[in-house]
Amino acid sequence: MKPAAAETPHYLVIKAQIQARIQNGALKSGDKLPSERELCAIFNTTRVTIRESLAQLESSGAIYRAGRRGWFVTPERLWMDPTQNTNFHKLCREQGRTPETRLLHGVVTTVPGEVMAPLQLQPFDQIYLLTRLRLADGRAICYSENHCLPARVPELLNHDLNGSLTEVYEANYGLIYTSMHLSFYPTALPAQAAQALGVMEGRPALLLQRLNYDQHGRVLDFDIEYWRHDSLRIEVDTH
Amino acid sequence: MKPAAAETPHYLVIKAQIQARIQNGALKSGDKLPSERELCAIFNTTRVTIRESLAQLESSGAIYRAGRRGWFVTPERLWMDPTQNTNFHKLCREQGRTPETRLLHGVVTTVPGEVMAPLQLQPFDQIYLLTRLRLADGRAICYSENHCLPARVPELLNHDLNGSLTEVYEANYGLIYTSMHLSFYPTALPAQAAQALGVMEGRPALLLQRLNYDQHGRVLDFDIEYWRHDSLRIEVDTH
DNA sequence: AAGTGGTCTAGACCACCGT
DNA sequence: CGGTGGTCTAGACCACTTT
Repeated sequence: MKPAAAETPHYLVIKAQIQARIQNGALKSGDKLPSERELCAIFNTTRVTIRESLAQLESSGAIYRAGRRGWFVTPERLWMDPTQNTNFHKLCREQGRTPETRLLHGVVTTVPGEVMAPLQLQPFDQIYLLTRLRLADGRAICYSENHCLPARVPELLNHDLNGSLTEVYEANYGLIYTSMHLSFYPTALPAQAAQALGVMEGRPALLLQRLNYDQHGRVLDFDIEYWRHDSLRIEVDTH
Repeated sequence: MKPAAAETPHYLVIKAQIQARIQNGALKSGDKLPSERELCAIFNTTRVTIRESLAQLESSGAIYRAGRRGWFVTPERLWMDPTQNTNFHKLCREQGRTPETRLLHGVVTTVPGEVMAPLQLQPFDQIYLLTRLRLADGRAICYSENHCLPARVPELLNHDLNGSLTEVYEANYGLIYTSMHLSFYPTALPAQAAQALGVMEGRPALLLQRLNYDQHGRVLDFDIEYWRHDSLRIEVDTH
């Protein structure tokens, strides 16, 4: 009865079978998988084992969980050249997706420690902090914190911040994103980002930090973005 | 007895405590954690729970497992600007690490499907395929497959391929990496890469693909690199 | 031989979700 | 309220590594 022994672990067999059903189109983007208990019955095993298979498929980006509603097949990744395009809405539309940005909070606050050095500020200096959520086709895929300099963009909070910051900057302050320093690596979601994305704390994500400069070479703002690990592909061309 | 209820899950409490011991320096880079069964005793719980805590710490990159030898604190990430520096050995040394490259296989083979289009080849065309492993301070952190064009680099396999390909190209063929198209995203390790890295199949990784051009604007080669998700930070400057 | 992590069983109760 | 995933218990046997 026990599978035991030097064979392929049971959970890898199950994983491969589910994966095959996704690749051959039996399960399509956005489809819901059978419940964990149904999968237990189908594969004649326990939830611990099924969940190991599902966890690996989740790691690879093939499936994801939506709250406690079940497991779903992941839509195709958005792709982005962060050195070329910082406009999320434009990006989505070019790829046939419906974009949405939600401003979660917009406040004046003292600059957080990690942000102080890149923005060349002193302790207790004030900044604008915008917390925003990015969705594609109704699915939350990016949680971002924009740290903006009041010296560059006074009264920022009086504008509509549910769209492109790029456009607000240009239309109201004549400031244009001109160059940037990017840093990113895979990590786990902190509590706040996880909650906003409707994902469990500690799940893997792609952390992208961006220090932006304007057309005069001055520091403009500093963004911290947490992307779902399964939702983004980065493309860069060096020409 | 059951922790139950609307509190923070037990495994997050344990995770936080281990994390704290890493941050306050009680556990240092490279240190081994107590065994899972010891942790069970310390936190008075079962292995399933302990392993959930460890899995999350692994996701965040704080700890990693080395074969069946236990759990260890992850060394600091290497950082790289892939648009500037393609020389792994130089990179490592600049950051005070000891680099090593191991050629696993070097063969002539028919071009794989995914590689055909980027390299502008036809079915059944031949390429050189180099499979290599990159280590920093003795720890395997990158598994790479180089797909090279015999038309550009004839007799490639007769050279020493345990160092920098950049240097082999320049010294023997007068070819210089000039521009490239990069693509990368988080995914799971396929079996072959996992085995080479000494990691379990299906663990998260960063997939980096690179199409290189020479100084004449001709396609040079195509690299597929799987980096440990906890070992690399990418930095790009657009100036 | 002893210890480690890898895999698995067969249950349980909980909070949250949609109906 | 019934079903879902989230968390957890208390064990077990295995293969591999280290002593």
